[in-house]
Amino acid sequence: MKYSRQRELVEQAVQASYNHPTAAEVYETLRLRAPNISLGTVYRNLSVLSESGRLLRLPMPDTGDRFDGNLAEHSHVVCGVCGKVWDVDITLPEDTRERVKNDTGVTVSSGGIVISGLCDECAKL
Amino acid sequence: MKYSRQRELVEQAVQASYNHPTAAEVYETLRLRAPNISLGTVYRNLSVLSESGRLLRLPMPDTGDRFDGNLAEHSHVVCGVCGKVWDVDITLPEDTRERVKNDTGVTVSSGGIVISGLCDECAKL
DNA sequence: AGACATATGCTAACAGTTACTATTTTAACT
DNA sequence: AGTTAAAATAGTAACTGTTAGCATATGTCT
Repeated sequence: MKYSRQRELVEQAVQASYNHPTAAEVYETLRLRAPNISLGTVYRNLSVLSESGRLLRLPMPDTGDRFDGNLAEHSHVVCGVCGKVWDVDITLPEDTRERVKNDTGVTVSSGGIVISGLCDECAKL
Repeated sequence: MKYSRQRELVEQAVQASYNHPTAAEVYETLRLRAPNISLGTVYRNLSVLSESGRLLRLPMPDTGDRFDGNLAEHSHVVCGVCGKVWDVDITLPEDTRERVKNDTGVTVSSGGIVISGLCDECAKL
């Protein structure tokens, strides 16, 4: 993998954000500093950075995947209406990963546990 | 809510399926019996049936939402590559819903806990 | 500096889903 | 049964998040 200015900017933008940004949010942020960065480049780099383990891809239902610079093991809660994401420190039973692996053959990925619901704000509407 | 033949077909199709079908899969199934049912109708009815609690919407990352006629509390595991879904009987700590509610304000929905990973088959490729 | 691989920006394409609209179907009331 | 109003339908077009294709530009190695 070759160095590129754009890739560095993408990585920094995610790491500097506390919002679990989407690709579009990263793009909007970066346009201020690199006005002609391309959305495709943002997507491509978010993908390669996730695949190489430098970022975490949070596969989100309905609202577009989000990215996380915090590589420590943790889970996420998402509001299915507004798409907002919270970190949550849920301690799944010790053997959950093994049980899933045995029962289904699926290897659970980092950040792979997503809990969906409806947030207070959206419930009011 | 007024009765409609199409809505009944949609509900039956999901309940009769053990595959957690997507909207498109329900549509393809129903076309055999109701050749000019519309995809929009399938989507609309899956939504209203989920909202009224007669089906469960499983918010799935990346692969399109799935629907479940089994209303009993259970969680799901999904392969992020092929999109296949398994039921899994994970007992989250008793207070998980309350903890999430207190920490984030999010009310966890039924079927809202989704664990993503990579299945054996896809790992081979 | 020269050469080659890789990355970029741009545009077009694609999948899943929702919105729109004219027509049809259901349900309630004569 | 016939009338009417609300709600649902089929079909199409539009919208969003994402990926692909291609000509140009940039990073790396000698």
